[in-house]
Amino acid sequence: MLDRIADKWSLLVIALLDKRSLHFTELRRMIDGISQRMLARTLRHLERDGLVTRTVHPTVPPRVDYELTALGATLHQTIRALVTWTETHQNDIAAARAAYDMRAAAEQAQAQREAAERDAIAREVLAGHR
Amino acid sequence: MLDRIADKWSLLVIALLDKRSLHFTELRRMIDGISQRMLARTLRHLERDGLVTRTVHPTVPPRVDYELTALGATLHQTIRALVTWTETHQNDIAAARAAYDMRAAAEQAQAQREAAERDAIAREVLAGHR
DNA sequence: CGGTATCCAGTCCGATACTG
DNA sequence: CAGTATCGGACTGGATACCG
Repeated sequence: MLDRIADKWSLLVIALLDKRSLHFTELRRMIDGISQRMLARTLRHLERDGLVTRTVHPTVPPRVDYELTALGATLHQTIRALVTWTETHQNDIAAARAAYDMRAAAEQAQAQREAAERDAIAREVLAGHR
Repeated sequence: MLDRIADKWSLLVIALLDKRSLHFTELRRMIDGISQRMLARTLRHLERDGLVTRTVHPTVPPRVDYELTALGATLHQTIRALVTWTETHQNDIAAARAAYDMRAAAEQAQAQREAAERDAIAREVLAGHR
């Protein structure tokens, strides 16, 4: 349940559809990095969950409108808050990650120094036994 | 970025840690269905992103406290809204899914009937040629 | 345009075993 | 208690090809 809506692509699609209904290719262009397969999949899921409607216009070339349902619209407030949060705090997170990775690297280096030291001591002991 | 925090387990962990700091096993017990592996993974990610602090108490038996950082706390409002939304609308979604699956089954059945009819017609035509 | 079908590599994740 | 290591199966997701 949570994993369906708390999913990268679904969040983006819902955020985009709030302004107005969109066609398949419009969504595809607006969402950077999504594959045709994933967009189709995501839209089917959202449709199944009653969050978006899919209306086919039998014209040539064919057009399909995707639109938020009333239920989907209620989600938008929440989604928007989440997306906004990530946008405003992405610098903080990037900094935290950099700091964490520094610490991790330092600890690893320290552990290696200690291991080398233990190794040196062990060699000395062995030399003494000979 | 979004996928890290918009992830099932992360959301639940943050929601739980808002009340008070918790130990590893407390979280494990409170989050139904999470494996030891996923909890450890999730906590390390959250720690790396600066959302959670990890403090080790070198006692016997060892204890580790997990606590929301200030940054993590700012996320809680948003998370809470999302979790609440899923709780209040899970019935709507279940209904929508049931309806969708019914429609899909009906369409499939209809397609099969039509195929059978085409087949019957084709057989008649072939019989006429003989 | 708006998809579906298929294949395949990469990733996720649970189960299990082991450690300090 | 609080993890890490490893392994195998499920799932994800991209690339490609084809259809109405």
